[in-house]
Amino acid sequence: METGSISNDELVGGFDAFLTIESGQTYRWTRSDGAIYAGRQNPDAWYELAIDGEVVRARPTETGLKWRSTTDADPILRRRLRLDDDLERIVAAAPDDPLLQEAYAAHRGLRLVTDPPFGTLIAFICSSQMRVERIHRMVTTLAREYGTELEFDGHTYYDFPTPEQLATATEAELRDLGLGYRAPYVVETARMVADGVAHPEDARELPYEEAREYLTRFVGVGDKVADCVLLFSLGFDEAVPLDTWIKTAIADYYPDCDRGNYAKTSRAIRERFGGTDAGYAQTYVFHHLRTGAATTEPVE
DNA sequence: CGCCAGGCCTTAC
DNA sequence: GTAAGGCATGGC
Repeated sequence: METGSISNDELVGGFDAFLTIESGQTYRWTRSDGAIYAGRQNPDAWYELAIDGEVVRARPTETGLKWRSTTDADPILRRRLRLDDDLERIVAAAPDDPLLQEAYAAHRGLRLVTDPPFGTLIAFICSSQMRVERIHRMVTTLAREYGTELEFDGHTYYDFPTPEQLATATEAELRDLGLGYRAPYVVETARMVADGVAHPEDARELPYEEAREYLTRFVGVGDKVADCVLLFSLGFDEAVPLDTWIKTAIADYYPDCDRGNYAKTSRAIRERFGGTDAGYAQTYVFHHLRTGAATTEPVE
């Protein structure tokens, strides 16, 4: 076992584990008190992640982040929670927009995440018409039923299944596990990746809009889910997933950005949110609206 | 009971 | 290319 810590002093712009992990971007983490996504913090709870055959437990402290792990967790935490992002620069460069500025000010320390592409693809296929707590439950269930079991500190953890592991599932099994109509989508997509038909990783080398188009070849993946995979796992910080909350934001605050279809509206709101870091802006606005924290008046 | 949740698929035009 | 309807499940 290894232990270590990461000091707040090194993290430009700060870091908030609760906001970053529990803002609906990543569904891979669990919390030692079992109360993740319940909307409240617990300074005594550890965030736990099973990934790439390793287990990482991390807990925020007054001076930063303390961790215990099966391996050196420093590079894992820095990559997965984007601790080396210059958040101060990103916030400072954000457009002078009332709702966006309010969101950035209200949730300081919220960072984007970088999750593994296959797991992110499956998680957001599951996300269709589903609340974040239940997406987390589905992902956790898939890990428990099909993922590799890992032991650490006397506890059992489950890595998210590989495409090959998940491809052994049947639609009936996944329906029994509560995935509903998403069950065949998950099975078919897992088989596509396991069989080498396509891999979400292949989208990484493409220009943004071509990458989004590429990902929609997977079953259960439309423009919105594709944008989530690009933003939360493939490093496309310009991606702005148009989900129900962002569509509400467009209707209430940016009506001129509604261009009638996904591709054109996406371009307009991406431009409004500052272009290259528009995905960061999207995640703050999403969280701001979803938690009911917004006080900015709608336009007109 | 009805409504909604980080939508997508099929079908019809 | 766009529009309408169906789809599982659980919490309120």
